[in-house]
Amino acid sequence: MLQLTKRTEYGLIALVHIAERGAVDAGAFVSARDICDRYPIPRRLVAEVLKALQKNDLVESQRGPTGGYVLARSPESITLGQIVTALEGAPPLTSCESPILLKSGGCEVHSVCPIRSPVHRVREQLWGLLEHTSLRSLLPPATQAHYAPRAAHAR
Amino acid sequence: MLQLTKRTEYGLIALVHIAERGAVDAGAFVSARDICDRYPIPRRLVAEVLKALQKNDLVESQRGPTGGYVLARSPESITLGQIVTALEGAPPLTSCESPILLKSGGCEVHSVCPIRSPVHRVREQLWGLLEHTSLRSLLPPATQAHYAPRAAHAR
DNA sequence: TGAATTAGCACCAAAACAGTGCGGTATCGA
DNA sequence: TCGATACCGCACTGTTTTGGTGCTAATTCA
Repeated sequence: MLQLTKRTEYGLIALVHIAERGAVDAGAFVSARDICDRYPIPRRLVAEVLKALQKNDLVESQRGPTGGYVLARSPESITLGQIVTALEGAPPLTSCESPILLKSGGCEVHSVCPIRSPVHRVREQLWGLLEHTSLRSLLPPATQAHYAPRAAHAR
Repeated sequence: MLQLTKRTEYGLIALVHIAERGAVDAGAFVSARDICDRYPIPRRLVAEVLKALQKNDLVESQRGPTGGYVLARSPESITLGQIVTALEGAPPLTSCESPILLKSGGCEVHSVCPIRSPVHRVREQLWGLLEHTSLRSLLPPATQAHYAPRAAHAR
């Protein structure tokens, strides 16, 4: 399906929320509880998603009371592509394109597959789109202004 | 998952094959057997996929011996977006965007969802990409030349 | 008539996804 | 020091989607 998973969706909500808080309270950690108090998302899921984002260096975490998460980098430098990759992996558009072709079947058409290279082109364009969409561009205007693109708000 | 289904993949292979045959034998019907003789695709699946494409007016079908499928329109006027829509529906990028919000849960975040409209923008871009990719552009160069864009090969 | 083909129905197995339980570990504040 | 609060990690379950199959009917050509 050409659709983002719920995990990615939750990740986006969380990241936007963290960015918003960060704009007000620079350096403050946002806990998972904060997020699911505001949005009806299972706490467990948020934790799981944030963990994945942390492992991909998109957020930093801090334990203990007053702990939580902060953006590891400026919203300008975090892309939608990175977020999707962190939460879903970087799946090929079709099975033809899988790097490990024959894992569970894979593309048996391989050498005679007529759509491999054209679809590859489309895939490149699609990921280009995701790579050129920054987290900043997903923020509400007010917050967006706070993270001025040139202000080098690298945290 | 941000990935096309196997059905769509098979559909693309089938359409490309039909277009290639059509370039040689204009007006000849291509049977499902022809397709899965050439590519290792379950015959049943091809039939199912082609049926869906037929219902969406992308191919025309003919029963009986010498029967099969032909493109209903010129490859130039068939877009990747139409193919995906025919085989997978037109799924929203995130559940927030579902027209029928609360079908099976849907987006409970609704009014407070901070990512709905920005994600909607991204979705528009993505589908724009698919809508601007024609079947013709997916064909091998030789066949592509046969379906010259201006030649009004509308069959 | 008979063979070849699409059409339509329901059905099954495997995989991915969404969500949960439980216990462990780090950290801050009193 | 103690306890509350928060993240961490593993495994597990139920549901949905996906991929694939069986069988039969309807259509068409030789």
